Amino acid sequence: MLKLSKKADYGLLAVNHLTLYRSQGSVSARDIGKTYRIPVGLLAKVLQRLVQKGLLKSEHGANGGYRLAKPAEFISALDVISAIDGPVVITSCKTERGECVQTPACTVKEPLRRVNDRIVEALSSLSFAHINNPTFRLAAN
Amino acid sequence: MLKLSKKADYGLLAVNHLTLYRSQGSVSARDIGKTYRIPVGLLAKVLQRLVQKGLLKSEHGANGGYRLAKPAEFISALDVISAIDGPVVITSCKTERGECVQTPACTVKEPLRRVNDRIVEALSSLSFAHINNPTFRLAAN
DNA sequence: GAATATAGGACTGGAGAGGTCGCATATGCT
DNA sequence: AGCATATGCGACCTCTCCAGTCCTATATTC
Repeated sequence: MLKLSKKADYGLLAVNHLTLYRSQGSVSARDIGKTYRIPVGLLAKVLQRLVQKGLLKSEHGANGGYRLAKPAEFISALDVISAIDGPVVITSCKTERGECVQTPACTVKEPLRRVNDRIVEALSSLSFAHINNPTFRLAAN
Repeated sequence: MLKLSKKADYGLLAVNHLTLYRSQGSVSARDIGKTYRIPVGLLAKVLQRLVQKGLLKSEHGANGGYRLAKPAEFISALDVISAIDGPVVITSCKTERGECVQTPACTVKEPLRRVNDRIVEALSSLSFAHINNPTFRLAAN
């Protein structure tokens, strides 16, 4: 349906929160969840995944939580989305479980691949530094 | 997961087929289904939807089938996709069943809306005349 | 050692995608 | 007329996978 998963939405929201509050050290999943009314357990999973992918760093224990692993301008929406949902591919032509049966005869996969490239480009040009710039614009607009 | 539905894929494939064979009059769902190994019953549903939305015209009876309702340059990938899957909106911010609970506090909906615009733009600039032009390029590349 | 974090696996409910079937209707052919 | 072949459309079914919960282990602070 060409929609981001809720997990990806939550991830974007959380990373942006960590960007906004990065001067205050770590923020817990609990705090972020409360702020945006996201189920805390689920959000924790999402954040753990972002740690695994090297986008965030975590701190255990009281006063622990999450913080950005690098400056906000080096974290893109694509980074977050693909960390959570896997690679951005709008078609089902090929997945980890092989190709779809249409692939050999498919006359539209090449154009769709180009559309896909455009989407990837738009998402990767959108960093969190960018997002919080009040006068931001997407690149190449 | 930011993927087109199979129905949308089938629709794109079918409309492109009708574009390629438009000089030969109507083509049945059965023929198209066999060509691309698409379940015929399902494909028929998809094509009927495209008729409802005014993209195709249908003819009942023997030697009936489907054909484009207008020249291929006036039918875009976006037309087909949104006819089948509904409007292209990558977020769950708002649907026909109201807004998500995050919306008021959401800090990323505006940037995502812009990404969405880019996707819509890419899909709407992709006509079927365009797709079958061997040297095609997406607009604004 | 109590409180508060993350880490991560197991599990469940439910929505929705993908697909099937049956029947009505329309058209062409013999 | 009668049959074969189309579309039109609603009901239905299955099965995957997203969204969310729960539980336990581990780490850190006070």
